[in-house]
Amino acid sequence: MTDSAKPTFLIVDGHSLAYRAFFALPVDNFTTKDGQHTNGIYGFLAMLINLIKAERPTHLAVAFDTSRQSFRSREYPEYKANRSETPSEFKGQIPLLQDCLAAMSITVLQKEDFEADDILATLATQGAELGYDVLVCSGDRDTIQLVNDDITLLYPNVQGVSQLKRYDTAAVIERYGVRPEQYPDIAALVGETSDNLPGVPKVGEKTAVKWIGQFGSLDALLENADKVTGVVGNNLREHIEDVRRNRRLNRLLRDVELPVTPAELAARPMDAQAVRDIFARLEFRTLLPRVFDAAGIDEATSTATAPAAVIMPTPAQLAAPDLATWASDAAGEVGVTLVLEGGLPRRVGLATAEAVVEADWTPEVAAQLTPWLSADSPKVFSDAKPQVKALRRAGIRVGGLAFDTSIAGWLLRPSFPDKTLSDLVDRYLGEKLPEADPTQLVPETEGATPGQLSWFTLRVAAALRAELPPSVLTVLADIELPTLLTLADMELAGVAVSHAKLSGFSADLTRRADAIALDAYAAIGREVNLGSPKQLQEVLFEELQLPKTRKTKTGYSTDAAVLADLQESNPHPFLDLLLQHREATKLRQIIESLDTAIGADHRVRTTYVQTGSQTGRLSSTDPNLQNIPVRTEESRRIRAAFEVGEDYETLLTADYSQIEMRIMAHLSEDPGLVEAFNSGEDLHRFVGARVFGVTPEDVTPAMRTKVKAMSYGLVYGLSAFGLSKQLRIEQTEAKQLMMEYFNRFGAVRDYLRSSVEQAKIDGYTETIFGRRRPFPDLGSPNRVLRENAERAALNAPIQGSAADIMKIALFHIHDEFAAAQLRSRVLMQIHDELVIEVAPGEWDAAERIVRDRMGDAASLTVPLDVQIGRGADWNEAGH
DNA sequence: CGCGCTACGTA
DNA sequence: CGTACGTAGCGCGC
Repeated sequence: MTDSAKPTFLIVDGHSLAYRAFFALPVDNFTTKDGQHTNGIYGFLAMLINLIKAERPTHLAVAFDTSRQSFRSREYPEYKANRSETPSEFKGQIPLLQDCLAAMSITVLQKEDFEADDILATLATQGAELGYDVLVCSGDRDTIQLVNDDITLLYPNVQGVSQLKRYDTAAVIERYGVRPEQYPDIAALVGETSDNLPGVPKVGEKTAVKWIGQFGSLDALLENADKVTGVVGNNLREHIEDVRRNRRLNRLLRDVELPVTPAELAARPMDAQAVRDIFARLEFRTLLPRVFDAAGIDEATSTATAPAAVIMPTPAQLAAPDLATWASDAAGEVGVTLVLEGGLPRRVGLATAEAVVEADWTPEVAAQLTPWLSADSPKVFSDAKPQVKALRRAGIRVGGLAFDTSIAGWLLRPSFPDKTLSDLVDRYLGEKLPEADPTQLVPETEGATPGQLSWFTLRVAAALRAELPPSVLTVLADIELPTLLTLADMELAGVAVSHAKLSGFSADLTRRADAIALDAYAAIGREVNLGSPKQLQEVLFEELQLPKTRKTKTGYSTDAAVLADLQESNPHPFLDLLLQHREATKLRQIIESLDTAIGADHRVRTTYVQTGSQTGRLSSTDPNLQNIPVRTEESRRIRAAFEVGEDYETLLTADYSQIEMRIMAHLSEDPGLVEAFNSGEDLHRFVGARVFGVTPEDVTPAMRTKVKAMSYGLVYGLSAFGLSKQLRIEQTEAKQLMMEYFNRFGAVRDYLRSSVEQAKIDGYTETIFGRRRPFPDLGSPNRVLRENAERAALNAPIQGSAADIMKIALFHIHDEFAAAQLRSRVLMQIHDELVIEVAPGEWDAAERIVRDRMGDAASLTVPLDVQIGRGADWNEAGH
């Protein structure tokens, strides 16, 4: 508790916090249209605004480092020398951040030769002497030493800068086991890798705390170093000078000469117009009302366009008939929220701009509300799929799905990881969604009620609509929302999986893996954990002295490609046994995870994550049914366990053949490639004939393999280097192959080049149907970042268009099955393949619908070819 | 117990 | 130095 009579003095380390924000926030979402990155600025300001609002400081300053050089690096040149170069994307943000602070009338302090922490220490000491309550906010652990009865540290936690932990003396003792002023003693012993200050080997926090406790102080410990026993004692004696140096360097200066005194840092009114100007330049929309709010400026009086303050309404609790009447009388869109429990509705809340209502979900409410829920009257949800599923379980089919904020948020910024209503309220309304603290038994803050959630949903939807380009709104309405309803049905249906087929196989594999492991141990003369890359490195590169392979972050790679290379150059029985062991255990893992996912009705239900990719694809989790093995004969036994369900006749699989190359042909309009697809000839044979200048009949399997790898590589932005590695050929040969390929299919290269160029200009790529993906890194000065972005940008329209086409085909099939009153149903989607369960007597009708709707999902300059298979299980049907 | 890393399954 | 995903086990540090 702060004494309200005392001034509160907030001192912030601008550099360390902005730097943390820089890494915490995805740069994709924080780039202006002229390419200026703003994630560090945004994150820092958002944190500062929250801090000002929460702490109401009367005095305020932000300190920055001036450069990497300081008196510390002069004393010890290695100081912080291990740090990688500060990214230029970050450096450029600091002056802009300082401009923002200037507009907000917040004093910025920096001083040549000193670090921001020294300024913090000096001001904190002066402030405490003046009797202020001092709050120091820094991400540097050295500032812990400043904490005392008058000075509190606010330290960001690992998640980023949004959560600050308060360290007063008691909190420091609890966390570190020593008093704040002793913390530098601990740090000196342990060392600080981020500052390149090595400590005593084998000494961690625990040992250091124990020693300080034993000897009373660091000085006493160092004087009595000979009394410390064991290896650590030796280490201490050997590194005693390091410890002394660390302690000298981690002491913060409290007497830096500064141009201002704490009293002169009293908070001043900000320049509202200057703030508006700089925020407009940085394209901070939601931050503006927040900063005005924190500063106590009534935005309505300062700008003509500011919205009036919105107060969260209190929902009316309605009885079932009134709720139904209210809903059917509502004009325009209604926000809908169903609170679920055990997959079924528990409460319902509805909202319009004018009113908010809610009720417990009772049989009566269900009955009364069903006509409206199924009708076309427009409804807006946040994350509709689970709610749609719950209603389906209750026998209700949702009609009029008009908007889903989660999907809209994803379409606008596919890279942004969180799409919860809370995130969206924060980002698009600049408000906080009230949330109950789940860690508290009796929460201090009440969570929003279902009606209030609907109210927020509706407002977020309006904000998102205003930002979504028309083409993306079309993707939402015409592709994503119908797909959502289809996915809900697919997830509910699940797929029948035979426990009997799996369990026998799993036992086989366990026995086999165990036997292989024994052979492998025999081959090297000892036991080793074959699942541990670390232990394998010891075996391969130290004991067996095999040549070092590709480097990884933690050592040398032991992946399958590397092991195959090693086997060729330095054959050893262990290598092959290891590969076999990996194969057997991997298969077993997949089988077991699948087996445990089988429900009481013998079916497995996945969850399709509609917002799970950056390109527009679906992803599948829990379990992932989109990576069931297929390549080896063995692994197909797993697919054979996916069976047609009871009361159904057969499985139907349908897949698009070479859909990505067809899209490439369409987008590039390459005459050769278009002809290839219209000729009916095998694609790779056709391309091989052109590239190698032979007739299609004379294309050898080796030639076909090469052009096939090339064709697919193109879609991913393959280089000559990558192609040579993939095909295990010389780079010169790979280059030659690429040359020949582009000689014959030049328009493909032209298209790929121009599409990346266009993306550089627009800042985003677009699929055939108008789905966008932003690419802020295309203009990055960092070559690795830029080239990664270029390859992803090259791939995105192709992979994304394929995803669009499959989604369209998927819901068309789903809807047409229903319209034709078939019981047959779609069960799975594996990117370019669908698995369908066909009811008795429906094969012909189902097959025709699938073929037609997949074939006409898009009209390209080349036909969409669909392969259909039939069988009692997925393996049979897949052939 | 959570997290980063490596490895590997799919399209 | 080929795109897009999810999962598992290991080993480390909390």
